[in-house]
Amino acid sequence: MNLKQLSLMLELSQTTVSRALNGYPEVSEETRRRVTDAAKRHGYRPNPSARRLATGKAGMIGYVMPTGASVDIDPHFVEFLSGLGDYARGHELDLVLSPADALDEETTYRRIVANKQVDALYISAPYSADKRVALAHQLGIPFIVHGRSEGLEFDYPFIDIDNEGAFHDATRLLVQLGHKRVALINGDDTQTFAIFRERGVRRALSESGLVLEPKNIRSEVMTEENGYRAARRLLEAADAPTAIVCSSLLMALGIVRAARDLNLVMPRDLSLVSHDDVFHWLKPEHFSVPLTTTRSSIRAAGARVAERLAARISGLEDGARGEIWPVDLVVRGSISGVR
Amino acid sequence: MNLKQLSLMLELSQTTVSRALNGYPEVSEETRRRVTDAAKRHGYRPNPSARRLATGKAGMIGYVMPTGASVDIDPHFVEFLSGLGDYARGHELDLVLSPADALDEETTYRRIVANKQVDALYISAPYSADKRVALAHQLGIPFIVHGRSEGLEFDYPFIDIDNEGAFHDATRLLVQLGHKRVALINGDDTQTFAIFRERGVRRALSESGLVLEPKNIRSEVMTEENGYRAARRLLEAADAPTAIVCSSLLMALGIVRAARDLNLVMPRDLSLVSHDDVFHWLKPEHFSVPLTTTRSSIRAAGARVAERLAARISGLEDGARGEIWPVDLVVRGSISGVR
DNA sequence: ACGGCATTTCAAAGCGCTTTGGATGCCCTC
DNA sequence: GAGGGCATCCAAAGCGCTTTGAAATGCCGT
Repeated sequence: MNLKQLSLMLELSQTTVSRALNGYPEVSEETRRRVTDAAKRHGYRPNPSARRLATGKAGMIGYVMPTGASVDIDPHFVEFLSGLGDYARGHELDLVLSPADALDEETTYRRIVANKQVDALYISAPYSADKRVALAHQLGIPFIVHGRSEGLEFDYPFIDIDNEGAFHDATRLLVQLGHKRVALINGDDTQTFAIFRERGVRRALSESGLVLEPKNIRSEVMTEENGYRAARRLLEAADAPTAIVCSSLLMALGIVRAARDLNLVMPRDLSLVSHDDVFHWLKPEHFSVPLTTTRSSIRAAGARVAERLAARISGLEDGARGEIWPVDLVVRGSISGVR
Repeated sequence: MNLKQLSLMLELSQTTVSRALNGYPEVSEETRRRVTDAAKRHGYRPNPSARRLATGKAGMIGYVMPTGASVDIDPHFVEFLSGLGDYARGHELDLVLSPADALDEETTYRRIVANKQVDALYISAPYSADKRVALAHQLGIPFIVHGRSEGLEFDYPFIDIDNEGAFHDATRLLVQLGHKRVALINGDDTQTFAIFRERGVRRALSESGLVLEPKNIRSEVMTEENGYRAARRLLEAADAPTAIVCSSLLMALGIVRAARDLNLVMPRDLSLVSHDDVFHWLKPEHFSVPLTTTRSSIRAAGARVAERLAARISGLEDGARGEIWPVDLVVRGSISGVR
């Protein structure tokens, strides 16, 4: 059943039927009702390919997925997908994933924009002066950044959490508990979220006349193994830190293992605060010593990104508004006053 | 730059240019070269929307993503995505994710097929007599199942690992080490992979005259927490098992925690074998007691699925061939002879 | 010199929708 | 009763590609 058949059936022109269905004002309410009724009754659905060709709109949002033999997709990404689903389900909004060589994402960005494959883009885990953000801006396609980039010459719409505030508050709490030697086990520090987190830790320390010593800061891809390695190195040093702040539960897993290997009892010998992105499959309250965390759901952010992207596509949103979400500090058993 | 402009420029008809570019035989080699040269030089790229409208082919593969407020996307999914990227990158093959209400995926399947949004589908984590598989088969769209369904009236193409063999071999090893009371902590047992694994354990036990007692089998969504709960329940029972086989590293995490809470030393008091899907962020060799595992990379399977899907789209593959991949049994420190 | 047969090229008709630029009819005003 | 304004509706022209059916071209044998 296509438009032509439907219009023939209704003895109306395709124009009128199309307009009736798309809510244009220049069609009487009565015909509109006739049309929508008939459309529903016959299960008419406009062919998206035809519509796309005519309008240039794709009705989909895009994500360029960096891949490569030595590139692993972050498990945090599924949380984003869950969130996207929370919004997109019921809105018939699809996401097209375009795998790209991590070393040359630009080609893929250009391709999907030139091809009009998607109406808007989602960009995640930005770097400083992120090229993808600059490119999307330049190409003029609507987009939303999940996270923030710094050092760009223009404003852009984003959703981010208050990483600096979260890590500041966590560190301040540790300092208030008497910790002088606080270490940070961070994620990849070319990404802005890690930069902000480091900034937060530094600020909290300096507010009490303390410093984050270079040897007390580690940054690596957020895996269990890297958490373990970093913690071993920190904790075996001469002036080992008495408290660690880390960027992911995955790393926390490794840190706990390292502490155990070194016969350190938490929180007596080591206090630990981790950031928690809210995974359903690994929860901070279920660590052998329940973890104090800075908590912010990626899933919730994903839903919001989808919502704003949809708003941008339909023209309900424009401009470069950035949202910064506050982060909860959830205190559990993994921290205590310094001995 | 579109076809019309290009053909004008070359003083050829659109027909000829189109044919030259698409490798039809009825165009002389010389003109073909002229055309492809000019196309490259001017960066001509056929508009996919137009092509899609004309041919009905989308050039994309699809995945209907079950979502819902209480539905969490499995972190295993990112491994699949990495694998997909391994193949799709460089082939300009995109994946469209269509979020669907987990309780009504059929509507979404029908929509994306009716709309010709994708040329082929990927179906994962099938159930017995899986409705999605039946539906895809009935709708006549090419698809590949990652995993297997049972009790369907027809054959279909799939890629699966030898779950039964893997768990059989793991269990047999434990039995050979003297274990009589072996327990299984499985994933959701409405999914076929879990059914096969249980079958493998049972078969190995019965080969030695042993049985898998009902109280020694647990099946839940594969999370740390569920692993912990299941292990607690098993290990606190009267005739506690001396060995456990489990379906995921995530659950193994919880099992190890439970053992520790109960002051059981591994492998002295408890042997553990886990299935390992090969995550880069959590590795069995980096557990405090390195885990013996049945190992099979989801990522590799993802790449293969993408490859076969592409082959089906271009007509290079058809029929209902199923691939069953062998699984490695990797022995590490978490198992030992029974005391 | 001419018909027959490949080979190569083309004009035009879709694919199914949106949208431009009128028509048409009706009511109201002066 | 002419003219303007408004509400409805329509024919037809795209959007950029593929593909059908036919035409032009060149070559061969007779």
